[in-house]
Amino acid sequence: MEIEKEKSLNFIEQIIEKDLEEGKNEKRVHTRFPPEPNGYLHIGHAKSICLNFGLGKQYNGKTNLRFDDTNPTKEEDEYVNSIIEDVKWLGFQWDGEICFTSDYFQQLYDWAVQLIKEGKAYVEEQSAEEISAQRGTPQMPGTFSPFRDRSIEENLDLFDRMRLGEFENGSKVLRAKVDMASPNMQMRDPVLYRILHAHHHRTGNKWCIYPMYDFAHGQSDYLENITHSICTLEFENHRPLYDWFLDQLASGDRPQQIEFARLNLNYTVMSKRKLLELVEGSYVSGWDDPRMPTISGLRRRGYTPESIRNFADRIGVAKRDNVIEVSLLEFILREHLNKITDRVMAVLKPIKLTITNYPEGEFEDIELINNPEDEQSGSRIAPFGRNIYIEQDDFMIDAPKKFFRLSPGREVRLKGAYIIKCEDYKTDENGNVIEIICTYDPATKSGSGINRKVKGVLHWVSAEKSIDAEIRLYDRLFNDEDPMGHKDADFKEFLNNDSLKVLTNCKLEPSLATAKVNDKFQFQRLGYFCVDTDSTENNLVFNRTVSLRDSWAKKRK
RNA sequence: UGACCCAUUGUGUAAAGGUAGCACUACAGUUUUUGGUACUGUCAGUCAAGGUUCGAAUCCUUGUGGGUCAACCA
Repeated sequence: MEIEKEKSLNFIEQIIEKDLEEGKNEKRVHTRFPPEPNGYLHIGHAKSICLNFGLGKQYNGKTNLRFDDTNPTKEEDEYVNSIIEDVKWLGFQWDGEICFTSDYFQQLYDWAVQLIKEGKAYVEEQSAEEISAQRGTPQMPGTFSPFRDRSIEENLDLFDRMRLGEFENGSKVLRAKVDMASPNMQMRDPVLYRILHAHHHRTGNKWCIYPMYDFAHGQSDYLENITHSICTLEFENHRPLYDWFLDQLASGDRPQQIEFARLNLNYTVMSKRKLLELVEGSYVSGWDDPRMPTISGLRRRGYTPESIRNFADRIGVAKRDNVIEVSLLEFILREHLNKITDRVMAVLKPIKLTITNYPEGEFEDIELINNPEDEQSGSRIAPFGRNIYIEQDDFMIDAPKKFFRLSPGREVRLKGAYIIKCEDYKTDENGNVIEIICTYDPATKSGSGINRKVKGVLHWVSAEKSIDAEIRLYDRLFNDEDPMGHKDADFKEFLNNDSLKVLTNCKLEPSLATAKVNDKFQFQRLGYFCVDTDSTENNLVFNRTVSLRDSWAKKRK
């Protein structure tokens, strides 16, 4: 860690190091990750998680996990649990207990009362529409509410009765008296509290008034001794208000809000609302559908936490809007999977191949290296015999010169085994090839020292001893780089109809019989695959996490 | 039309007034019992115009382009 001291700092690290130099906050660094528990986390959240927890670790500081649960109508324990699981899975541990904004409801209420007593807040009785109309426009100053100059006593009484449940939803709100003429719309007497007769996932029915985000967030940061409150760019305009509340209510060290540009990825959508639409419309199987950009989706797809952390690290942090290419994510994924997964042989679209000069009913053990990238990984045995399966794509009747695979009269090596020559093939009545007839050269067994070069090396499995599996081939969910970027078209019009292909009767080498859910492999020459959560002992199911780079596929086009 | 923010190869991100670098992508090649990996190379950039300076991606001005803001959402 100390060695890579030369690494340049992003703008947040620069701010932190300057604060440290100046001795701010007793030289503490304390960040927080503050999701609202109203949905599942996605890879955009992962960027924020890695940023906040990363900074905490980097500066020997702390990082809190706080659920921003100020809106009981949208929030549920189900989401709390999934968020906790995702943060842990990504490899992070928060300091102290998990925090909830709802833990501070009493303090927030007391602060609101304090503002009223100081003449800085008032109870508003107009409708949302009227308030909105009076707020003016960015170009036009707003006008005062007729309730703005109520007496402190009346405000106190009304606010207390709001809390006691005397009023209906929407009938009253508490507003701060800030500046109706501010060019910043956030400052035009923002709402502090609204009435919501709703069950809260943690406080139950104790409260029927709930603080708004702006009144809760900065103060929660302050209460938790947060030093750097990092959020996304859309809160930039809220910062003056964030500071205004703290000016009124805080003393001593105060958190500072810093905004960064959220992550955008091409060929997907990232907003919770759109993802929900995909789930509810059954365009995907759920929040953890392997095509979803959710953490749970990526996990099921076969992504590793390391790869996601590494991705977050490499995309950097800045303030300009950005769209990251998925190819970078995939590169980083492959980079990790290449190092950690065993190579195995699986035939997705099998075709029979018979070696006529190999004795019938006989088998031999073929030793295969598990992972050439990892000497520790050792080797395993696969059975070889007269009848095997190879990939349909690896045979062509009239093959071009650059086709390094099997074709009548040509030779290839079977990975780890022998060189074979295609002597003939059989077709059905429609002309489809149904069997390939070959001979093998017994002198060419792998490791025998014979130095005969052939261009092609094919993967294969024993016909009799292979096992069956279902394999799900996933591709990008959208055909369009920016599904949301079309004014006249709904994003769902750009869904990729081929984003999932289910293959059954795939043939796997027998060593895979013991594979457990989540186990990851490289299927030689095909890609990286993992065992899906749907998999059972009698029905193995694999997901394709990502294909291998395929320069042959490119050449064919 | 107001306020705030942003602008560096196709993409992302560095260079804190002093050689525009790194990664991905694309393309070429070497190695290879994976058309994988690894390695090498090629293409390609400071939004524009002024100003300050010996010197500007960096500072200033103006313009242009993009983003955010007018929920009792966060």
